[in-house]
Amino acid sequence: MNEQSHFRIKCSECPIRHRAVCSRADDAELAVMEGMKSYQTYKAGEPILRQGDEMKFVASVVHGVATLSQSLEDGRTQVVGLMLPSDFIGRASRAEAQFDVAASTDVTLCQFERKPFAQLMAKTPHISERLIEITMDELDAARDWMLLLGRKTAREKIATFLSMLVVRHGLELEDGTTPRLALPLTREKIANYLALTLETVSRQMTALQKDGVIEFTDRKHFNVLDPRALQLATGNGEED
Amino acid sequence: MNEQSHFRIKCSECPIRHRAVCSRADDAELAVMEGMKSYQTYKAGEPILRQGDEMKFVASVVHGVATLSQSLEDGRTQVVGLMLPSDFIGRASRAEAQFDVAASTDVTLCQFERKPFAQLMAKTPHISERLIEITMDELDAARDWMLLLGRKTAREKIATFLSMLVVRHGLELEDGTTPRLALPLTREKIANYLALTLETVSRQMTALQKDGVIEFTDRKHFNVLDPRALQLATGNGEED
DNA sequence: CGATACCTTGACCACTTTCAACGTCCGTGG
DNA sequence: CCACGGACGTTGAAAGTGGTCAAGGTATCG
Repeated sequence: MNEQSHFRIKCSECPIRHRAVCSRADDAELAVMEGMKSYQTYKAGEPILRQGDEMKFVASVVHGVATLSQSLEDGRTQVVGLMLPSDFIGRASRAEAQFDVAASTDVTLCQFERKPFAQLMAKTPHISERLIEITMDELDAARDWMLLLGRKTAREKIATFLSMLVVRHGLELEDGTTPRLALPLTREKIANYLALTLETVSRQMTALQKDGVIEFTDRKHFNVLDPRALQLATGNGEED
Repeated sequence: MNEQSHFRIKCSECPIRHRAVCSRADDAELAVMEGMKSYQTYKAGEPILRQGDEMKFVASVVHGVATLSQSLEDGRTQVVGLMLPSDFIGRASRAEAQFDVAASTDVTLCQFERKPFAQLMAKTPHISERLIEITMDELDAARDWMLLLGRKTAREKIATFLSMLVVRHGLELEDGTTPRLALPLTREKIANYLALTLETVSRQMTALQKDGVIEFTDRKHFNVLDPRALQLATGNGEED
């Protein structure tokens, strides 16, 4: 199922060195973490954890995208978090997974056994301080998302989602249009993230294209033709 | 506007002593916090912070209920968090309020100046460890709420809300029915919490009463006549 | 006793979902 | 190399849920 990855990155050369839970660790602390960590990789689509599973590890996402999701018994599901590189999965003080976690793209995790990590945290304020910030950032993001889920229309949700992709890639050009962007998820996954159906996602994307706001080059790639119109369509107002 | 409260509680006698951010502090640490804290009270309905305000303080809720909320420019509003006693407001590392905070009932906060608190945290793992737990609990709660906002029907939302009130008060009786419970919020506030309109809140409560699940004694008080039916109406399945 | 805020109910409407059919892309194996 | 199959995506028509607008009812506090 899950294949143990064979590469080991040195912490000092790790792509998330400056943002992850270890970002404030000094050389001595880093050496300790270096000795505790292990890597694990998951293929796109693979489950990483199911709600209720025992968690022996906590982990940082090194690369790839994982989703946290939750379901009702009849199958309705809601994505409740996107885990991007440097995000942190699990809690030192709890052994049970609260959500389903799945690899959305190929994912590499940097894992630490839970109990040794808890001990390390107790001795290393640099780590717990950074973990507080990471967790509070996720909490703020979750609360922003609640406004979208509760109060935005389908068109606003789609525009917000596309706008996020633009911002995330930092690709706004002076002259207006943006370079071609990739949609990293299927229509169904976008629907589960935005609390829509896949049909509505499809229709609203088509509508934004008809209105000249965006343009699809193929199913997975689009250009923003009118960034200002896209921003207005998010419902957030002129600036954000 | 905000009146400085005149009472001072000793930390050792504080009602949230065992759950708040200070819960793991030892006597020496508590003595330091005792010297840093101040109390502030707010009347029901009063604003505590507006999004974008400068925050000089972080604070624990001592008693009362505060709401975090967020709005779109056209006035649509979503409550994104209920702050109950022992919950923590603000971040040591950020000066700007991310959300509107308002007192829902009369509220007392135990406040600490931000910068001294940040320094204290750096020196006191007991505090930062507990803050991580509090923050992660809120994150889990926010994610649970996302499932409700995104995927539950109006009836399920109302049933979930009423069910929460039952659980929170720990009042389930063996024989089925429960003692009279108070609705702590107006229909409008409930609507902003559940992402509905106040009319829909009213209609769904009436519907649950017609179906014999609950019974209103007056506008602010109800009995649960059929706890099992209420549980089923939440959409969470038989057990939860 | 009147003013005001809160709540209920009805009629109508809009938006999103549901259900269904069809289209497109892509990898696998004949 | 092409054909097939399966996953993914689009579009249409109909239905249903919740929202909007409007009117009237009820509680509470001067």
